[in-house]
Amino acid sequence: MARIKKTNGRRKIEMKKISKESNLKVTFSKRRNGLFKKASELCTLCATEVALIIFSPRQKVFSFGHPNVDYVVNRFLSGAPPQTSGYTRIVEDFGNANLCNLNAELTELSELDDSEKKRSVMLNTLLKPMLEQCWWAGTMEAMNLSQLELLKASMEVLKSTFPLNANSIQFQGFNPPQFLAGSSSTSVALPHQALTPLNQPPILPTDQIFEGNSLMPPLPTSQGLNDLNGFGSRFY
Amino acid sequence: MARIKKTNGRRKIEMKKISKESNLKVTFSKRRNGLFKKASELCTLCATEVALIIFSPRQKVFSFGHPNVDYVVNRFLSGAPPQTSGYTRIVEDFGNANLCNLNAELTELSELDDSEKKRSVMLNTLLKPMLEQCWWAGTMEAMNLSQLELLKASMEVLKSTFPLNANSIQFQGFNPPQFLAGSSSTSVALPHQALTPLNQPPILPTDQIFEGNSLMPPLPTSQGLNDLNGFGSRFY
DNA sequence: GAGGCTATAATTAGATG
DNA sequence: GCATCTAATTATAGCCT
Repeated sequence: MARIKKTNGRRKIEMKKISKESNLKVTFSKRRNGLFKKASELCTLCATEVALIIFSPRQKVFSFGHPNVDYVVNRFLSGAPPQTSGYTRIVEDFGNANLCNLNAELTELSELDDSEKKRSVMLNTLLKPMLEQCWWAGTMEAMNLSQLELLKASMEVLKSTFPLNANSIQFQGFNPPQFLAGSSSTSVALPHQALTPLNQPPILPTDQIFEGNSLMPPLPTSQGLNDLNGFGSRFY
Repeated sequence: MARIKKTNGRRKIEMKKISKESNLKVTFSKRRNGLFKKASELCTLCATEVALIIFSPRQKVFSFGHPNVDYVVNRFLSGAPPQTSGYTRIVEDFGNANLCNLNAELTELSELDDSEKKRSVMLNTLLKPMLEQCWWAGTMEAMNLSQLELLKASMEVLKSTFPLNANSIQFQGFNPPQFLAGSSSTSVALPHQALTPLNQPPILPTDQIFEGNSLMPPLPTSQGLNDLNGFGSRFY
């Protein structure tokens, strides 16, 4: 009844270029992912800003950045502190949806008299859990067009509400007093292509570029959208 | 004769910012080194070019690059995709929070007659990038109460739209998310500028900067990244 | 290729010098 | 801080599907 040994398990390998093409590809993929994960964790655990750029032998680009690659790279190149962009706009309409329900919850919150406390409650009790669970990610694949449109519209609203680079962050309590540290999120890499765009905060992995990080939940699985290549994610 | 247990050994920790300053420092140091080592190994094993930049909470910079950071960064920056792709266009609109333009985009999308295709485009072109970048995650800490309320409201709207698994999502076991694919040449990391700290990738020497690592095999040579961005293929 | 599956190699949290 | 040590937790090499 000895269990049958199915595999040899992990084997030690020489620290030199892998000669077998197939093995190299697999290893590259696995280790690349592992590296992004580690970078992401470092951002999360230590509130650091990180940029990781990888060019595959085939010249494909994979990147990860928190809050985003460009931000970190620019800081690196210029040595200058992050700039503050202060455009904060508030959107007036949410594209209709059920604000009523929300209002009720907001009312509850408004009862708290300490503004900072409300903020804290809001962040920890409501938003954080949502982001952590990233429920939407799990439903992405199941959404139909109209839902996607709604989601997209909502995202737009949210985005317009928060300027990309918030620099006013303050770490709760500890942490160096003086400057604003960067933001605290992370981002994941995305396929490069997609990269360009802007930079942004956090998190997801993707096919190629990875900016920010943290937030994303793992990708659902691929399925139909392979196109998108699963961007996994994790969050928090 | 039982051996005396000297320590508890490694303990699992929550994936969130480490609150205890002393622990955070130690963890930052250890993981930073671990990350550099992993990056270095990736370069060696897979002949890839890598750049890794880390800003500590105190704004110290640590970097690693193979063949060197600037080289990789420049390739990355110059390889930015043109801003004419549909993807970029949309992202830009998004960044500007210009809902009007977005509506136009949606209109365009609605012209597609294949519903599944529209869904795919929507998901890949609009939502995926957003989620990947997850800009909001990066600004969470910087948000003020009103912003949080707005965000929360938006999230609620979204959530009410997709009741399905709002709560059922679970990370399939793993949570990390990140990355994407890539492949290519190698590079080594270096410790960066003047930053004091230094750490190095295992093998690397260096005083401050670390270029190429010793481990690293010689650089492959430059490559030309043919436009890596051709995102044409993937995102239309 | 993308995932799964071991069994084993590595990394590292916490405690100590 | 940095170097060790121990005991767990993770990351993965080689195989399969």
